[in-house]
Amino acid sequence: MVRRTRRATIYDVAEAAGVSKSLVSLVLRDSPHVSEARRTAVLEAIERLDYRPSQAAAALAGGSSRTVGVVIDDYTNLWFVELLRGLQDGLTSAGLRIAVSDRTLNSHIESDPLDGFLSTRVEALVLATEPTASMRIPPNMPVVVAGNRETEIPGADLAASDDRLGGRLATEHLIGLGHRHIAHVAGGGGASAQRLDGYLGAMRDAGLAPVVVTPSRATTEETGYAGTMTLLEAHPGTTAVFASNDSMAMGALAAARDRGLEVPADLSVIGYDASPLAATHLMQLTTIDSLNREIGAEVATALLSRLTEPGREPVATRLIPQLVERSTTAAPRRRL
Amino acid sequence: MVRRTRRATIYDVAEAAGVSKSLVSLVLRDSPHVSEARRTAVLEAIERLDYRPSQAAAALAGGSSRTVGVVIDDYTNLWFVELLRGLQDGLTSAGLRIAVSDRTLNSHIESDPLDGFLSTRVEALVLATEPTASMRIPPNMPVVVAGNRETEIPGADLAASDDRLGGRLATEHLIGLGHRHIAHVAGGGGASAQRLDGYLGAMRDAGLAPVVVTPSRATTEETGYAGTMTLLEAHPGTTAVFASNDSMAMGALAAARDRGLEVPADLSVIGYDASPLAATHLMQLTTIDSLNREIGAEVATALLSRLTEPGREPVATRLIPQLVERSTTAAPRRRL
DNA sequence: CTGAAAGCGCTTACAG
DNA sequence: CTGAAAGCGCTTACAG
Repeated sequence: MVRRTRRATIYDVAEAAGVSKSLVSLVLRDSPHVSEARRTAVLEAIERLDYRPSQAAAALAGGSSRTVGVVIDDYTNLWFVELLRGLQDGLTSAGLRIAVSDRTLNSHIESDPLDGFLSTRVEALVLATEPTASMRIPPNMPVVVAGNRETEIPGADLAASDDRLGGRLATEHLIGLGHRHIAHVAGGGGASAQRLDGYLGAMRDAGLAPVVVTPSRATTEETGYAGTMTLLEAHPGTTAVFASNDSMAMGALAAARDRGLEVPADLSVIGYDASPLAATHLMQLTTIDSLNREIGAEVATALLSRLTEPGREPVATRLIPQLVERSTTAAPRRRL
Repeated sequence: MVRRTRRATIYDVAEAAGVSKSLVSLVLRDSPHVSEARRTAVLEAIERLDYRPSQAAAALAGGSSRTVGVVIDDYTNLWFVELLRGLQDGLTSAGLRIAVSDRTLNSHIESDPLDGFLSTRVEALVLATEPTASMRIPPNMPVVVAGNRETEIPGADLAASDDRLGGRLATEHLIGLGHRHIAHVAGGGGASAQRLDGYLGAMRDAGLAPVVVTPSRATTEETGYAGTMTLLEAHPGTTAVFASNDSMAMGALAAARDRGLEVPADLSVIGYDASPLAATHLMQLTTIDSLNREIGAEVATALLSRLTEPGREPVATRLIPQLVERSTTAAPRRRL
């Protein structure tokens, strides 16, 4: 018969170490007011009993879950990975842990994607997704938005890179190579809107005619493929395509191949995000690095400062994106 | 000044609804022993006060976190996404929630990747990663392993697809197309070992000479590229490559291109996993579907049955993988 | 620096 | 069907 062995509690540790329960609690929270001898005794007892503090009890008694909830779009869109990394680096030193919730995965279960987090009593929310009306954010809940979004959350901090500038960088890179017929395959959402804006600005400044297709709000390989096919059909003279993110650029690469165009000789392609995908041997994609890890670090900073000073004015941090030049862009084969 | 408004508790709800606290608790847990009138009153009060039960308090009082911990390798390797989906579908109806922990992300923080879960007092563990010695799994903790692994966990259930059969399927597909010089690019871990085994068996049965390269334990685009380059160098007569997963196959595609080989005319490539990557327009990769969503459902089933009957014998479920034929495999251009 | 007490917000028997 | 009581395992003041 399997008997569920009761896990050790703080009482067991105290008894084993020959101290009071409060002293164990102090050791757990790294209080300096504990003699070295007793600390050692407690630590030894913890090790020996394989004691792990109960998060539930600690949260309930301490009045704080020490957890921040991160809402991401979808596990498939990998931009969040580096963001999480930066966030975690910044938060763990403060003793905060991270809980991740993916909207698409939970969409059929909870009416409000925040329900779970609210029951957990998260200390703060990180929104790495487009905010929607179905998210009922409690008043006074600290919120940091990661990445540029269409909807603004009143009172929330923002950490993002400057997508307008990035869109300009991408476009000017192509212009600098000698391209004149540069098209943009756009998607939905705040980041895409700014990238489009940067593209339009750079084209205008260079006296070039913009060509934009927006196959869908989605920014997937599929929509990138569809958009680029439409584009090449309607504007066969196009020599360069700027796709709103790396996944779409992957589709653009496939469309070029299916139209019999060589990249970069016949068609240059540039993406956005500097995702792991862009770095593969198969793609070798020129892209714009949106510095997601650094954005994660900025989110952590904003979070910690807001937790200590709840009343301060919201701040918006914008990092400067960087061009990452690889093999999918080059001078156009022939001037048109 | 921002004042943290105290969240409503069960007491507030009871008072607002004009009932006792216990009655509220009963309503929350959907007890049938509650009159309709009172239930409605409670539900209304909950809505009005925007009450959310405290997970910490519920877990502490109830002696159960109602959470299962899922350990995955790495967010970048997307095979877990469908697994989670299947798992969640099976678990939420039982009132269990899922917490995900990614090993690489947490590796620099915790010595034991299970630490967080043990503090949360998860009811069970799902291991969607290769178990390691650093994971100290408490005795009597229900464990289900997802996918084939090198190391066996005594007493754990297993849900996986038959990777040996899948390796055979992939190889026999190539043999059936007329290939004779079929190489395998292998990786580390239990699944890869079985896929290799299936390849070796099929080659032996067909009287063909196996050629295996194992560039690394890692199964990434990078290692797939490196392994295929080595392979094509050493065995230029190779007409087909079976890569141990889709990421490696992506690298194989890049290697073929860099060696000036056309796929599938000069070189057929088959992957494994039927990941979203394989379905892209750019890759159109022939692959083996390992049915990850169904594996997730099987994991859920095993978990629920073990939770109700802790003493039962461990079971191993193996699903039958399926060939997904796309554009990267064809008959060899010329018989060698 | 250390110990006894109260309490966090629930659930769980246990009377009525 | 309903209400008062105990207790889950911690943290937090508060005396000593």
